[in-house]
Amino acid sequence: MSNIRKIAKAAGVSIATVSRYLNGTEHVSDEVKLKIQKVIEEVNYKPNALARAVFTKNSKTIGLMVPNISNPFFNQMSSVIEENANNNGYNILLCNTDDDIEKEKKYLDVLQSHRVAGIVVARSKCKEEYGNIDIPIISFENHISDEIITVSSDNYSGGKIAFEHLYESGCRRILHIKGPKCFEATEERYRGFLDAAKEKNLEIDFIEFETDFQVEMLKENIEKLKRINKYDGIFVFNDIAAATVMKFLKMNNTKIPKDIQIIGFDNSFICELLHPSLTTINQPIQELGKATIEILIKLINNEKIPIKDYLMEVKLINRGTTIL
Amino acid sequence: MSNIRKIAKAAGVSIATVSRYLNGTEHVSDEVKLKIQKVIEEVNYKPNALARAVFTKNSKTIGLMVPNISNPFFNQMSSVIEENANNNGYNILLCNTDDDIEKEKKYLDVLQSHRVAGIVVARSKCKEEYGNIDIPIISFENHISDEIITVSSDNYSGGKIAFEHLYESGCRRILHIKGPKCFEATEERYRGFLDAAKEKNLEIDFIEFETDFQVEMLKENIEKLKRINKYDGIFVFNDIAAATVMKFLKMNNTKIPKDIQIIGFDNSFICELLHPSLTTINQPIQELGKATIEILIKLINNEKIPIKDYLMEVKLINRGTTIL
DNA sequence: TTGAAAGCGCTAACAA
DNA sequence: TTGTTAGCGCTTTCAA
Repeated sequence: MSNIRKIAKAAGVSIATVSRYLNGTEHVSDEVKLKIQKVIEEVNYKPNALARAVFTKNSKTIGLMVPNISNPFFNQMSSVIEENANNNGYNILLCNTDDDIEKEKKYLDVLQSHRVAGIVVARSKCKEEYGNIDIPIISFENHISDEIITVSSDNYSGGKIAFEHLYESGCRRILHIKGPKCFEATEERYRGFLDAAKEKNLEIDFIEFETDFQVEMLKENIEKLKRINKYDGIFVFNDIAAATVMKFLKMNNTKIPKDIQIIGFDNSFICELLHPSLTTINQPIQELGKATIEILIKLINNEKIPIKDYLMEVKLINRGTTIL
Repeated sequence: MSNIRKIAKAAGVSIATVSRYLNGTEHVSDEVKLKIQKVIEEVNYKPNALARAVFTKNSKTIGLMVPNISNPFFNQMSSVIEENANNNGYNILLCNTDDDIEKEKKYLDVLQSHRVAGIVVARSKCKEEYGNIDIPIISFENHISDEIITVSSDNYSGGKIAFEHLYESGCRRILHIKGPKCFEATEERYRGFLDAAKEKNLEIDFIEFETDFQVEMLKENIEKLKRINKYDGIFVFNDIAAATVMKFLKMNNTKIPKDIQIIGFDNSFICELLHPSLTTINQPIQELGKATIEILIKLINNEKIPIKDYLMEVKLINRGTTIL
């Protein structure tokens, strides 16, 4: 690949002039402009963004850490993040942590080395590691420390809404299938669900899944699901797990929603593909991604913004797995 | 963020020594090592990968261009790519093209500017634009030019296998729901399916979907699906579209596989979640991703390898939507 | 409007 | 084993 010196030489000007042409920082005469333009096109020159970043200390890159890009919720969110980052002139360095603390640490080093302008980390497992990092950070879905902004759906309210809908739909023997204890988001859903049930003086039973997404989800949890027929309403911590539960019920000829009503969480594309369509709690993924990047960019630009939780509103999407 | 000069000064050594310590290129005395180590930890110094890349001309970054990371097949493949790249010390710069030629062009410039070591582009829409790029490239799923290696599943054979299974399962009134004309992969599936049908002297009907994945897939194509009840076997170009078809059939109380048998393509996680489970053609996603990165890295390391198609074997996954 | 030169943070050749 | 120095490709100050 060519460099600015060769371009300058070929165009018969100084490198400073080429730089000015490239960045449009100062006026360059039309005559010189044309000459430079011609050379650049001839050799297909692209200015070295790395060298530029070394000098300007602005890599125009955002590090995105997610559990895994193949996880349906996080890949949707990554898509929105990418879009918004791109619209603001930022590129994405992709990191899959696999919910593994060591991988996250390793990638954290990589992102610092690459001098990313900002970091979005979804469902972080680290705490102190973020203490002495001088790069703006947004934590998605859970809390790292008091100094780091969290962006998240209002999972607690989501849990409440789920309960209320089940209750109003006539369910009284209710089960909650909850996510792994280490996930803040699903713990909040659980908490909201439980609190809403308490208000109605209703006891809730629980089953816990060990992961939020995996191909073998049914197989892994089939033992736990054996006795769910005695309930008339189930709130599942996400849509994929809800689909797994539905599959189990169908295999046992249980009628949904007649025998058992179900509510999922996320409103992912799978909801409409299931039969009946899955009633769920919508996470406003567009707003979530947009807010995350907007706040991060403000942080990058040294704007002062309140360090607090940014909680996005969720809502019920009423479909076929509930009666009401 | 600190820099090598400050570290050297604080440790009382030269920057060359610090550099040698960082890279382990030459021996550094234990005493000096300890001093440097201490300073580095104190200030949480991370060597600037950008500056390093400017000099070494090796960014250790791979540009990954996919239609969209939220597309179930491509996010799975991205996950495998990331894993393999990471195992080889490479990071991923993520680019969503949205199947948009202008976005792809723009990102191609970005990747060149960032001096990525190599590029993986899935389902490229550009041709000439790749002509004068001096970065190793692997094209995933379709052909760009004679100089660029293509890695792909054997989609043609997949189509054939799908037909044969439907035929052996007794289907004689067969429909193929094909993907958009512009997708090489689905065109190959179509071609294989058609050729296999010809061998049995069977006429096949066709419906074409405009996209391979979107949330509103059923709504968009509902008119086209109105007359599919007259068939006894359907091969759908991918699993998500197959799920859409199944949903339509269930809404009309058509029994699967009794009335209509269905085969999808990809073997994505959704297959096991559907009821009945979807018979499909497996794409060996692990092998695909592994091969892609292995070949790309050979290219990066200037190893000579044949410029040809690398076609990975597909196979039938027999589940509940077919009788046999 | 342009050029010379210094410097961003790093590596590596050369010398000691 | 270590230090000095040139140079990677770029931006920006200063002077013309």
